[in-house]
Amino acid sequence: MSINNHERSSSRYGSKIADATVGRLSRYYRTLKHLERQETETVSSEELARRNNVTSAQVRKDFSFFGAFGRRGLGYNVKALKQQLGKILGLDQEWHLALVGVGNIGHALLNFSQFQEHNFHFTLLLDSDPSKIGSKIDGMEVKNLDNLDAEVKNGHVDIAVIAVPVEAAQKVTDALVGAGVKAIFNFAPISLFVPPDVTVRNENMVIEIEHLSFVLAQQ
Amino acid sequence: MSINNHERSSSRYGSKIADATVGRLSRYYRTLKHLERQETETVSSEELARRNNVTSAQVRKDFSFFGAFGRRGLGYNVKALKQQLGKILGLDQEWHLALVGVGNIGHALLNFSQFQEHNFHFTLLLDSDPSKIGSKIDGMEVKNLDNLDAEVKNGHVDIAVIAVPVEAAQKVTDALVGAGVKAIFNFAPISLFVPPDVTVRNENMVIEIEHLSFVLAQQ
DNA sequence: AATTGTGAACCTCTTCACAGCT
DNA sequence: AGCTGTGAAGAGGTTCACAATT
Repeated sequence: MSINNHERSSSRYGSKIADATVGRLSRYYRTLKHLERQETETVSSEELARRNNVTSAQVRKDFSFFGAFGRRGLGYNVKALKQQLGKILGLDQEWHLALVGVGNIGHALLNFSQFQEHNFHFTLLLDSDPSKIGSKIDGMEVKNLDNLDAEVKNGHVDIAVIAVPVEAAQKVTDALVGAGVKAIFNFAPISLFVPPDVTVRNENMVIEIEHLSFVLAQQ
Repeated sequence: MSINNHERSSSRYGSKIADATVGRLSRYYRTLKHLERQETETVSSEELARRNNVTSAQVRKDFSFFGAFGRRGLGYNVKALKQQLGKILGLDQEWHLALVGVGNIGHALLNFSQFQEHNFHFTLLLDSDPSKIGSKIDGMEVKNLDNLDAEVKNGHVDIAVIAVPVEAAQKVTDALVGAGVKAIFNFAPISLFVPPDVTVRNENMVIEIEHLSFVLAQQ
């Protein structure tokens, strides 16, 4: 789950698309990739629903915000639908990531091959630790956090990944926003304040595991 | 965000508590810890709301499902509220985790100190790779995945963490459910099928980053 | 006959607004 | 006077049900 404090705003597709819808589109996309690999040609909303634990009406409604991709009576063409959803999700282009904070979590993210496989590439590493600055990771030099503004502006950064200690997170966020970053993936366990045109997604594993703890404590 | 296919069911607090409410309770708890460290004695719903990007009515409504913790005109006692929320979230007890799959993600999770700090302890490691079985990590022996049932039953496992490749995830889930596990933290990018009395929380970083990609692609 | 696309109904979650305490 | 606790109203998201299409 994710909190994000940007306002509802009009976009390419009229009114704001629900967060839950976007998340499901990603899941459908994953299912379509799987079906494509096993050379399935068409798929119904019923089948997509079954594989993702939702209703078929939900699947069709999710698609309907973006257009009409199926053929009545026949279903959806797997290849075509995958391509359409990929375009909607922006997966038809490469995205440049800046990693802010090359500690424990930062290193794990650099090793997390699924980002690379999905067109998300780290192209800038920043840290404030003098013992790290100047060192190389995967052929990339760790840059000084103090130069964030210049490095981000030069580096064509699309998405900034915040993996610094919680005390530094808001300060880093302000600097990123000042440098023009519009998308932030936040691993610090804190709610970040950003202007309405900046989107934040939060990854907080402790909150997720506490949810399980909550459920167990009820029983 | 997390999909989970268990039914609404009655619990200690009557009707099902919304997932979003549980997530916010974790965030309030974190805020209260912070306030406690800086020796703040009382806090208002307004202040908790401000620090978590929600409305004060939301904060009070969230609490109201569990009881009345504040004093009208005065606010909430930080220490007492933290203790109450901790109990609701099950953070007053230790939880035993089984890690299934000691690969890249698995290792990162073992190194993720925040779990230990929050009373979540790995006590069982399982893998199917013969070169890993029998090796020790942090003094713990990696056990054979084939013996999952016996190991889980002996090990007092509260929560199973699934960090195996996507192809193996459902099979592992079925085995865990068979062994009596009621709470699963799933890192495989797939929707798991479980009976109604088992809760699954999904951590899927690719879906989160694709959400950012979606937003950028709209602009 | 099968399956999509979608307005309307339904359900859930959030916010409002104010009575009730301190 | 200040702030909580909560029923009622409002907003948002999901499911129903059926006309439209292949």
